[in-house]
Amino acid sequence: MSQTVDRALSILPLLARGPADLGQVAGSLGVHKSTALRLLRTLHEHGLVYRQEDQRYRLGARLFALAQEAVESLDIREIAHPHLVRLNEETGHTVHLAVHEESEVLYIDKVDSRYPVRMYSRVGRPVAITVAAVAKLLLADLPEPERRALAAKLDYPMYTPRSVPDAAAFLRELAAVREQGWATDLGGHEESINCVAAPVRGADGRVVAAMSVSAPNVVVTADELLTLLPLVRRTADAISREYSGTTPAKDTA
Amino acid sequence: MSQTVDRALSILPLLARGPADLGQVAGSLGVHKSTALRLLRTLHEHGLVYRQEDQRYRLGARLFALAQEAVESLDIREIAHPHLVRLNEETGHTVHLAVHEESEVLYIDKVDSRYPVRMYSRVGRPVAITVAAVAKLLLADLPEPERRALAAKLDYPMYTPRSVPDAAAFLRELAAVREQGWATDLGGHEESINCVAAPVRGADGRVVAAMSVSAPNVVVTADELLTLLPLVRRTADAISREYSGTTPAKDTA
DNA sequence: CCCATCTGTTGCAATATATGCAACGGTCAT
DNA sequence: ATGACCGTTGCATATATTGCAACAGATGGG
Repeated sequence: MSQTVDRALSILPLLARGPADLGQVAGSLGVHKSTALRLLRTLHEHGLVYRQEDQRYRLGARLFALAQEAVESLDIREIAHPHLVRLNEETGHTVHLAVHEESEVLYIDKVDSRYPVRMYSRVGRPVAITVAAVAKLLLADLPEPERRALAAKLDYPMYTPRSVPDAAAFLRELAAVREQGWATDLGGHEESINCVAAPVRGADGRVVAAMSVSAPNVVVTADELLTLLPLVRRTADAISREYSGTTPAKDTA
Repeated sequence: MSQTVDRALSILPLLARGPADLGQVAGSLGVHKSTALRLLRTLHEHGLVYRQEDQRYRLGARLFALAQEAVESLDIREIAHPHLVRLNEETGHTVHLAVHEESEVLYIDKVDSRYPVRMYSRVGRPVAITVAAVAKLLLADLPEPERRALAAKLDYPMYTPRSVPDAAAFLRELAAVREQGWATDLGGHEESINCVAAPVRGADGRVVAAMSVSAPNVVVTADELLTLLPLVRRTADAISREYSGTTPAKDTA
């Protein structure tokens, strides 16, 4: 909507893939070098872009700081964190908290397994939206039309043979999840990893976040993991209660 | 340098302090509501800003993704990480990796203590630059004039009675650190926490990062922590060698 | 050693682009 | 029902952005 800002912001994802020099930036934007220079300077002043010694540009420090502040101002996260820690202590497995935003689902908190098994996930990273248990819960709660629209425009990568294959299957799965009030991912993202998840609800009953417990087959079987379901649900409910109760509407400014 | 972009980017730190509605944003920028609207829309299209259900704006998801990609594209971090993990396993203490950028020093990686003691630090967060051991190492390596200029414009908050009080003391400390090739922070940031740090150097000998081991008094005394110095230095040197050796200059594009 | 080349930088004129205004539409509370 | 409030849109104006061309500094080859 604003050409100048649009161009400037297009630089960021470009630099996210690695440092680039002025010419490359100008080329990618399809603008004159001098224009790119001025945009980069403005980004630089705001700390979003950093100029390394070889004159090339890379993403800057303020970006981290902003992301930090943003994630910390999500109050669900603060409320939920101690519960995640406790669940992790009780089960020993990796615990995730995720929210839905726009057409993505992303992890906003994580407590790592005590077992020396690494899962590839990271706070701030988008979730495999078509298969993750937390994603199913968050999307299942969307109003019907939105759900259909979103399901239609998603890609359905077959991470494993058990991945959800297409929009129709996904919508069926969401309907089932919506009914039962919890969700699983049994090897749909990574062959040997299973998850069980439960929703966190706001005062109005809408799903505001979802939490999951994940563990690889080598540690516990899917059936064993499912025995944790009541505990996961109780934890999610505890978070829901606390979140609904407090909700301090900060309106100072 | 570019007014439009400048205004648009000024919105980000504003929203970092919590959600705001259109009027508040326009007010803070000193522009007409319609102008603010269009800027916000552009930010929104790029995913940097998210509009929550109550119509207010908050920082958006792509910001996390960008910060992630940025931090992951730092190859020092990738090389160093396994070394940090090992050092953590050997000592049991919290291990940090930090780099210098612009007039900040920031943590780019961290492996938490196995002891149940929490330190307040976070990947991406700026370091207490006047007292942290890693900061001393990174700044000590700057060319003389830059070092003086930076020291002069810093603030010297007295976190504790042992904090570095002013620019003169700081420069003396940096000179000492430069000589000895390692640094400490003995209760200069938090009364009961000590750190020892060692530099990671590039092929040209310049300090490109610094790593530290931190532990509270209640776990080990400062003297005991200092006995780890040789181990910390060996680890840092190992990272330096690996970093200097490989340095894959990616020039594909 | 000098010249050619490449990248980043600045001043300037032209015009495309962002801006503020005013009017509209929706929502909520009175 | 009515008024106030907030977000939204079209439009004319003028301002801020753009590309150009010329410059500067570094790099490398002849």
